This record gives sequence, C-alpha cells and structure tokens, in this order.
Amino acid sequence: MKLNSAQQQAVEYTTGPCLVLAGAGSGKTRVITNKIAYLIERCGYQGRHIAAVTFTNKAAREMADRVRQTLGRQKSRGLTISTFHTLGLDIVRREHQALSLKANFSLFDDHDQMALLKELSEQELQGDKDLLRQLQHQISRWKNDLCLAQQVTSTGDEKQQLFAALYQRYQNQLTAYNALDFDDLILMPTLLLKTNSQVRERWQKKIRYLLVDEYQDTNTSQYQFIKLLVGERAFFTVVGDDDQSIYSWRGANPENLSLLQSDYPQLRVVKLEQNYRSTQRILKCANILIENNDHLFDKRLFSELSYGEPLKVLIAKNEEQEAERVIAELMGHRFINRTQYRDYAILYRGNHQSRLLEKALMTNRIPYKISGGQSFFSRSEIKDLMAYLRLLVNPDDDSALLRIVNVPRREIGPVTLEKIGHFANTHHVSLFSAACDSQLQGQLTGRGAQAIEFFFRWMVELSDRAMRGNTLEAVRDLVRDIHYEDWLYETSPSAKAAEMRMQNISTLFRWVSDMLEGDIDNPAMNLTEVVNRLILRDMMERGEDNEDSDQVQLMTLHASKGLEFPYVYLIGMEEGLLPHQTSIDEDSVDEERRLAYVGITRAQRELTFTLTRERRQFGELLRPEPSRFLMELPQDDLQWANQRIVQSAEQRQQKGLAGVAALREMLSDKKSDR
DNA sequence: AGTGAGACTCTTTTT
DNA sequence: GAGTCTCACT
Repeated sequence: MKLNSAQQQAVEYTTGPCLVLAGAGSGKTRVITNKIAYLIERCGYQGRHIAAVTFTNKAAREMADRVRQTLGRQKSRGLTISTFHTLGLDIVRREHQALSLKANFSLFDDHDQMALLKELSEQELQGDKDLLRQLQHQISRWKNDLCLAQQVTSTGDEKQQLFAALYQRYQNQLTAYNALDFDDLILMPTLLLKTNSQVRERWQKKIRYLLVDEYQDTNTSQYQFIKLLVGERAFFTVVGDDDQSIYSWRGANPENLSLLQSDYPQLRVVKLEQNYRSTQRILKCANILIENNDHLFDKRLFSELSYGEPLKVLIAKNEEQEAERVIAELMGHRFINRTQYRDYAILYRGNHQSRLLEKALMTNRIPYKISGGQSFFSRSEIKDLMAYLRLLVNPDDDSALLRIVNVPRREIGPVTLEKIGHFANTHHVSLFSAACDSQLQGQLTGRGAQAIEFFFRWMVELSDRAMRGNTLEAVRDLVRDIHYEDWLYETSPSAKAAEMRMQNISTLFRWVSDMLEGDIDNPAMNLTEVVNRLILRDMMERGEDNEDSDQVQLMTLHASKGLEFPYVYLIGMEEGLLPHQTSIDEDSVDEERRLAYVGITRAQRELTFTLTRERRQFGELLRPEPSRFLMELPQDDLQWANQRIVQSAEQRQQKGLAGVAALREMLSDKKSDR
C-alpha cells in the first residue's frame, strides 16, 4: 500500500510545524506511523528522541503496535508512545525534586479527589452532591487553565471565592499527602517547563520530534505543554479533526487547531480527505449527519470503496431485548458470513449499557472484551488491594488508608478513626503518622488502641520490606496476612463469587509481578511506578491476548475513537441517550452529533443501529423517541427492521437452545426481509 | 464501640 | 445495581 500524495506530503515535511487535518478513516495513524519510520530511517533520528502522544491508553497501545509492525522491534526501541498523562507522569517522576515532591508520591483518581473534597468542605458544603461536583469541575478547569490556587482567590462572587478557598485547602492537603491528581500530571510538568530553563532544555533535548494524535482534544494546559516541549525549533506534527472533537466537557479546545496557525505562521497544513475505511454508503451517511454542525475547517471526505449494504435499524421492546437482539443478529451474521468475533464491535453511549450486553454474551458463550470503562478497577476487591498497595508505597495516602483500615474488619471503627483524624488535623500530619504518634497512643482507649497498634506496626514492617527487600514477596504476604481470601468468602454471596473475586486478585497480582520484572519492550519498575501506572489504567492487558484472541469488542463511543471494525452495532439510538439528556438541556447537541459521527465512521462494511421502545431508568419506565440523528440520516440508505417477538434469554436457556434458537430466528429474519 | 441489615440516592463521556 | 447512610443490635 502506497501513501497518497497528501499523506506523502504530511510524512515528508519534517523541518517545521505541521498540522494534518485528517478526516475519519483517512489513514492518519498510517501517516503517524510512517512519519516515525521516516524520521528514523531517512532523517537519522534515534527512537529515544521521538515522542508520540495520544489521549487514551487504547490508542497509545494501538499506535505502538503499528509502529512495531512497520519498523520492527529493533528500530522502534526507545520510542516514547504514550498518553499525555503518562508522559506527564514520567516527567514528574524524573523531576520530582524540582517540584519538591518525594519520589513515592501517590496519584489520586477522581474518586479519591471527591472523597477529599467532601471531607475538606464538610463545614461549607455539607456534602451537597451537586455543589461538590461543581467544585471538582471548577478545580479541574482551573488546573487545565494553568491557574494555581493562589491566583484565583481574589476574584468572582461568593461561591467562586468559596471554591477558590477550597481549592487552596485541597491543594495544601494534596501536598501534605505527597499526592497529585490527574490534572496535576499536565499542570505540574507544564509549569515546571515554563519556569525552569534547565528542565526545559533537558526535555527539549530529549524530545526532538513530537507527534500528537487527536490534537482537537487538547486543552489549554496541554497546548502549553506541547509548545514548551517543542520549543523554538518547533519540529512537530499534530493530527486532528474538528468533527471528532468529543471532549469539550473535559476542557478540550478544538480552537487549538486555529490557534496553531497564529502561533506558528510558518505552519504547514495538510488535508487528508480520502477515506479508506468505510463503504461509500456509510461515509455518505456520516457526511450528511455532520453537515448539521458548524466546522472550523471545510473538508470533503470521499471513499472509493463499494457502495455497500444499507444501514440497518433494529427496534427492540426494551433494553433486555435490545441486547439479546444484537447478540442474536451478531451470531447469525457471523455464521452466514463466516467471520470472526473480533470483527464485531458494539458501541454505546454510557458504560452502564454494557451490563445487559455482557449478560447476553455470557449466556450465549460468546467471547467478548470490554475496554475502557472501569469494570475491573471498580470491583471492590481490586480497589481494596490497590489501596493496600498505595499505602505500602506512600503511607501518607489518607484516601487509601481510609478505605482499608477496617477491611477486613479489625475493630477500628468510626470513633477511633475520628480521634486519629482530629489529631491529624490539629497537627497537620497524615492519618498514618498520627496513628503512629506516641502522643496520640496515650489518648486512645478501649478496643481501638490495641488494634491500631497491631495494624500500624504490621503496615510499617511490610512497607519496609516492600520498598527495600523482595517487593513481590511482600505483596504476597500482604494478601495472606490479612486473610483476604477468607474475607472474600465471608462477604461474597456465594462461594462461586468469592472464587471469581479471588481470581481478580490473582490477575492484579500477576500484572504487578509482570511490571515489577519488566520485559523486552518495557523496563522493570519499582512498586511506586507500578502503582501509579495502574491508577492511570496504563498497561492493562498489555501484549499477549491481541493476535490470537477472537472476541467481540464492547466499548463506549468515546473509547472507540481512533479504532475501526468491519461490523459495528451502535445501540441506544434514542433521544435522551444518544443526544444525551443533559446535552439537550444544555443545548450542546453538536458534540453528541460528533459522537454519533465518530460511532458511524468506525464501521468499515456494515452498520446496525438499535433503539428501544421502553427503557427503564431508575424505577421509572421511559418511552424514548428515536434519536434525531437517525432522522437526519438519508432514509433511502436505512433499512428499518420490524419488531418481532423474541423469546427471552431465560426461556431459551431453559430449553438449552440458546444459540440454535437465535440462529433460527436470524435465518427466518433474513428470508422475510427479502 | 463496632457491626450488619435495610433504605436511599444517583448514573455521560476519560486520564 | 452500587455506593452511602441510618438505625437497631451485639
């Protein structure tokens, strides 16, 4: 496969800033991959001087794989291919002294962040959920705009001032815990690069060519981050598409595309308009849909592939049947077309929609993989073990301590914790150091005292071993010492469930052990690094299961960006769900339309939409309207399938005919359709 | 003091 | 349907 002339241009211009406007499926990953190869093979760059940055772990992994395919392992060694946040983490880790952080700093995920904010604002906000969320959002916005707490205190109305004060309090507390939140991973390195010329030179010397994927998703701090990394020399390539901007709620600023032109007058702009992914029909539908939006740049996407099958629309009675119907269709389609499971993707708006699909897939014994979401890391056993690991690494991590101090039960209840907390507050130390303070131990009474002493002694000893001795062994002992397996059997509804959960613990344990040891592509890490990477959900399931695994792909529309699949099911095409209700209320349907556009343009060959007549949303039964986006599509290219009576999964399972019944149903459907 | 059972509330999207 | 909260029981 040869590059077309636009792609060629984008690859070969290497001596200045380059903006590639890449429509969906126009081969932008190929451009990036080839450009990396070109830089190494033709321009004499070494791998370690090139960095390519994306937004999601999935995209980063995908890109790394492709580069390895093109260049081979040898030449691709040393390349930095990661997410913004992982790159930020690397910089923070290397430069932690300059930021006056200890090397064992913790990362707070948004859950920890929320818990901390709630605690700090108890007086003022009294746990008001809505205000708390606003506060969290506001702090994130400030950080994304590179505003420090000291700088925002004097402005705005009463609420703003309160938020600013809480921001300050929050930041102080984070510092006390030796912790960073996600936004800090961009903010800290950016400010450091800005103010510290030594550090700046070091990194500009290391990263001599920068490539940025999904550039339309950058926010203000990420834009500054890029600018500072590339410096005066400005040897970089950014690739983006304003029609695929779906992260404005996170501060993404698609105007950064235009901003680039004014900041770098010498900017070379290349448009990629030929789509190599989808049939003409799919592309036509996508184009017509997105025409309803405004654009920063004009582009005309075209395809030279065949016209292709009509897009199907399935209507189900309710969400259970929607899931069953999709799975039935998929099984039938796979049987008739002799395709593989991995050729199919099921996309949805919200993570919760995956649950019913998972159930249907399981009853039909179809292998599947859910990416993104947090299903693994949101399991309580994983959160528990992660909290223990975080505590091993950084005892001052109060959030982690609070989670597991009494899990499994060890008779350290709210009253005892209250005492420790009070002591910690007045002395401005973490809970851990408070509990270890002999002054406090004198004040403790009752059962708590002994339990506390035992627990913290044990923790200190274990942490010590983990940090200097045999880390893996310490972690293994941890799980054993707390009798976590017994605890799981006690608290799980069934032995089967407990086994499953223990299995998850083993999985996490295996990841930790793999990462501690490292392999050909990845250096060995210490426990601090491992824990932080895990919190960033970086390197989940790396390598291994890619080539030989044949699994249906399930993910949110957001997670699907940058990927492609032969056959795509886009479920829940309803008002209130695909244009999500909040975005209808806030009058920001444009972004939802882009989201639908992203979903549609994932499909290479066939695309099926589904919607339901009834949807249960917290007790109440809704009767949603079909999504306006379906109405905006050219109706001649849609094929609305009739609703039919579908046996419930339970009935089919009773008869032991799960697969067969669904297949028969599918075949009769085919006949009646023609 | 701590535990466990039941009631109650929200669910967009990601690092 | 999971996380948080309340209240009665040990």
